[in-house]
Amino acid sequence: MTDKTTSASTAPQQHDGATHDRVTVLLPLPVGEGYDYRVPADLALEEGDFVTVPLGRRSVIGVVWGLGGSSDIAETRLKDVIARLDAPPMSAVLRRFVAWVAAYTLTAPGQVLRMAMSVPAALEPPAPAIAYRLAEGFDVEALRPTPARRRVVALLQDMPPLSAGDIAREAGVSSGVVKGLAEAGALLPVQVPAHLPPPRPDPELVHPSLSDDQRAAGAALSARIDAGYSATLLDGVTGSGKTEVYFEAVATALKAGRQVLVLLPEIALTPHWLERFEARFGCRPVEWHSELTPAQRRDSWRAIAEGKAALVVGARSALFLPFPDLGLIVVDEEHEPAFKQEEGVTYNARDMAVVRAHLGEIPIVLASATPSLETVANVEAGRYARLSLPDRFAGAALPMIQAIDMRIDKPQAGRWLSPPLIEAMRATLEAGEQIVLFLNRRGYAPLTLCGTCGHRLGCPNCTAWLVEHRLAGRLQCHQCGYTAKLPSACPSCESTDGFKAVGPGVERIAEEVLHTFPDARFALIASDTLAGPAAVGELLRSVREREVDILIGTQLVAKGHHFPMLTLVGVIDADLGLMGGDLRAAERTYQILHQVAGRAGRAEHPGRVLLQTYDPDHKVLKALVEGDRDRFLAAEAEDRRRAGMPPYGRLAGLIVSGADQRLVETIALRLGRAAPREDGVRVLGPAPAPFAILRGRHRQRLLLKAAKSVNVQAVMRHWLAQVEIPASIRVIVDIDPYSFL
DNA sequence: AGCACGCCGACT
DNA sequence: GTCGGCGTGCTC
Repeated sequence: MTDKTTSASTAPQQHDGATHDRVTVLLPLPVGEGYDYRVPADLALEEGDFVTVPLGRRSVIGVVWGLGGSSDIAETRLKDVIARLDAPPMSAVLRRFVAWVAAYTLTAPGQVLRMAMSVPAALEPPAPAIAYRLAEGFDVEALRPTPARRRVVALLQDMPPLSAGDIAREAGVSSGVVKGLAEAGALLPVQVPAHLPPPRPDPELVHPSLSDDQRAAGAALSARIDAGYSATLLDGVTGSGKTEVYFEAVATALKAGRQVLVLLPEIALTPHWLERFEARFGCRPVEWHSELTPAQRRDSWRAIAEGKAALVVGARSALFLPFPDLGLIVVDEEHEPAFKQEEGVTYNARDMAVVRAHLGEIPIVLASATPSLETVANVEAGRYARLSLPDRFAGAALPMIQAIDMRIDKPQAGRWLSPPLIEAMRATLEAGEQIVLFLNRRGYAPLTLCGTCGHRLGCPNCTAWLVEHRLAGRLQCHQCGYTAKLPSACPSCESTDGFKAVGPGVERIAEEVLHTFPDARFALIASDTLAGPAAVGELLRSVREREVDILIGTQLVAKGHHFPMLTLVGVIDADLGLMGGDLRAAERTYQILHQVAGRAGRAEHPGRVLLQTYDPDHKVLKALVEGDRDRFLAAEAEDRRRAGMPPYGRLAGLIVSGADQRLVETIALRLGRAAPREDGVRVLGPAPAPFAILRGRHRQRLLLKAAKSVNVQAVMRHWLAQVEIPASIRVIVDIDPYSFL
């Protein structure tokens, strides 16, 4: 995508007679296609070099995007490149990838570049690390020997040099004590290596015992290493050992000396994956996710850029890391919507990973038990290969899945557990086995209303109800994070007779479980009840150690944890995800319920899954009960094909937002009137977006639906150029939207 | 993204 | 009378 049609063929003459070349520098800002700068005579620059350049009255770091310059800006307005940074240059593949993503998502290249330069500190020369050791022959007693000073001396007596911070922490003294001793000459500074490179995973450490299917699939993937671009769907039910299979390909790539990237949907929540990796390769992988400290981020980025990090496991942003020699990409749980980034640059990391593999001429593996329709369509069109792992490893039986028809087996009024589910729970508890109850709804109840006048408590900033979180004692908006105390009187009628909770959330289910099974030990797991990965890990441990009988949770319980004694899964509301008419509602519900069901009976104990539903004849429920995934996928694909929807048609969304409702509506209407009218293109809207007010901004939505053959980017570009957008209005383009919010 | 410039409210 | 709020616009 680097369309460098350089025109500046002759270098301009400076008054001193020196020749200065020009370069185009892309800056990590949403400003145009890059700015031209003059190159001082003593500076030699190549494409990809990181440079500092002046911009306005500050200086910023950018990347040399082209030699010779590309704009026709007046020579007098050009500024000089300040310096070239001593960091590995950005590879041609990564530069082409940045440009490709920018063009595809209709965002400024600089904004995409920013994702590839997320660690500015890694580009600066590494700060020399200083450690301190005890000065030899230094008489401590000559110095005023305070207790704190004695502790420091004692600590360093038989220790390698430590950093000032470590000394202060280990000796239990303030940093001032260390500083004082250093100034007095009692401690001598020594240079130590800034940071150690990450440990190298050992592909030969373990030779895992694999089934025939696994071995064959592993060998097939391994054969693709160093053999150019290929894309493969690794399709296997929960427990079939997908991870072990792609670990074989990882081992092969590592043996070939190449780097490997594994993308996971939510890296912070997968301690289990990290343990498996360590067991197979002997060390922790380099991690990349939002919870790293700045220092970790800097060290990892640098290690990756220098080729010293052999394997990186990360969330979607890891796709923009500066691997010099990437040899394999794995996208695990490829169907997960978490790969779609909705803020800033809207891109789908799974799709962009395929693009990066293509540009880098390397293999990519997409792994899932419930592949997305997009990926299945690519397999059927012959663009991706498929490797199937049909059986659960070690002979564990698939769980028996049954629907409970809630129209017949009604729960008591104000309760959510049906008699058959309660009965199954009782039997499971009596057998000493464990239960998961799944409800994808945080809080106590999704809606709270006044018992007197029926007034509904809504968010002041959004078109959304406030959700009561009884454990936290607050009302919460799940869209913008607004929280408030439950008011003592109704804001509408001022009655103080109290509020009524409508519908269930996980907290309410926990309350019912406590009431129905007062002796059972239960735990609640939701993103807002757990403080982070450590808390998740601790809870999982307590379930594994059987300190918990019933685990009640949202989506988090669906993730791949392995509990041998978990034999019953109850889905409180199997219909929940099917409301709202979203394009992917059926597919998504199938995937999530399949994944939750997979929690039951993974070891020698057979599992049972009960789905509470008011619509047991729905195609999703039938497919789950009958265990016929492929027929469901085929039927869903047929529906999409007939409707011209993805993956058989293309979509692009526009969200127009701003504080001024009238202006937002006016601009949205103008965009609607300017909508493209060519063949194979239809524009729906404008209409108020599903959350018509979000964080105080009014939102209108338009949706462009196009045939597969249409160049959506070109159509969108032309469309947007027709309408002038005031500065106070934001228009967000979402190519291949995932949710329609 | 910063950092300016610029035009309206409460304070040394 | 100024200090400062953040709307609008520019950066090779």
